[in-house]
Amino acid sequence: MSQGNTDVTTEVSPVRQCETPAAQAACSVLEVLGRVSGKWSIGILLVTTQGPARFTELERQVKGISRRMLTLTLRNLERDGLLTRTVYPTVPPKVEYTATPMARELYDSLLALTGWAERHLHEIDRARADYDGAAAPEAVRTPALAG
Amino acid sequence: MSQGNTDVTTEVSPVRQCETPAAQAACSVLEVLGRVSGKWSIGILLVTTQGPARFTELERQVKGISRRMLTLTLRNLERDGLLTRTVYPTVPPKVEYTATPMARELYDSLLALTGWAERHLHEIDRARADYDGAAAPEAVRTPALAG
DNA sequence: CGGGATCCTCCGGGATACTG
DNA sequence: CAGTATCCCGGAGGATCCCG
Repeated sequence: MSQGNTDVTTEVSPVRQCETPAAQAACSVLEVLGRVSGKWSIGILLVTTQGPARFTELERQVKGISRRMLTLTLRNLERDGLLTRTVYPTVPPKVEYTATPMARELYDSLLALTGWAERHLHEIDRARADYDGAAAPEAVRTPALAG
Repeated sequence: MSQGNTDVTTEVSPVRQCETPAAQAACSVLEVLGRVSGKWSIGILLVTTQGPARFTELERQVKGISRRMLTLTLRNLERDGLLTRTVYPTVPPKVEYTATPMARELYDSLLALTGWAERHLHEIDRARADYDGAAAPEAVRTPALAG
């Protein structure tokens, strides 16, 4: 996300499959996912979309994040134009991060995914249990219960 | 994705921030992202959504993917109930993968992200260039051009 | 308070070779 | 044809210390 410059903007994208028209959609999604991926981007986007937030405030609200990753993720979001960073040169430094309109739009789009997730969460869990139950039952063969 | 069991289903999710009501949405999104992340999931979903596809067919269509990652990603998508795997026990083995209705719904939701990406791609690139241009110009100070 | 610099760990994913 | 197994590397992300 930071130490290695993935250089998405300049050269060939990680997926060459953007040739067919239908696959262009996939590439766009991949672009978005690239920006929003990382454990913390969405959490930060969420908080800052509710209103301006300070650094320490974010550190508390996005629970579990380290200072390092908070900084890095904030920098990347700022770089992508999803956050604006406002510095108040007061005696105790004060920095506020705010989501841009573009970020709010993104969050709206993410709600579509949220809807899908909520609708199918149980279905997915069932599918997983089904798959795992059918694949792993080497030692747990207790036919007494099954019959 | 495979070697380490992330165990999303059983224990505390990687983000503890699911306490506030607004943050539940983020957790759902994170769930989806977890399933669809990885370089190849979306590409595979894309192809299989167009119709049943065989292993080697996918290997060709999703250009750049390795046989290993194709297998792994297929297994995970199947496990999540996003793909169905059909084996034809013919002399040369034949396996077909098909997207489930749930996967098709997911793909529709992803189109929202696609739309966002296409609408704001230029804006993001501009923001990046802006950010990079303001941060890195240590040696490239050519005021002759600027003035 | 709001970071930057450094070290280290873990795992996603590529390359390659073998199998039924 | 459709996988499986093994080795290996890069980069995301945590922990810790330091700085203005």
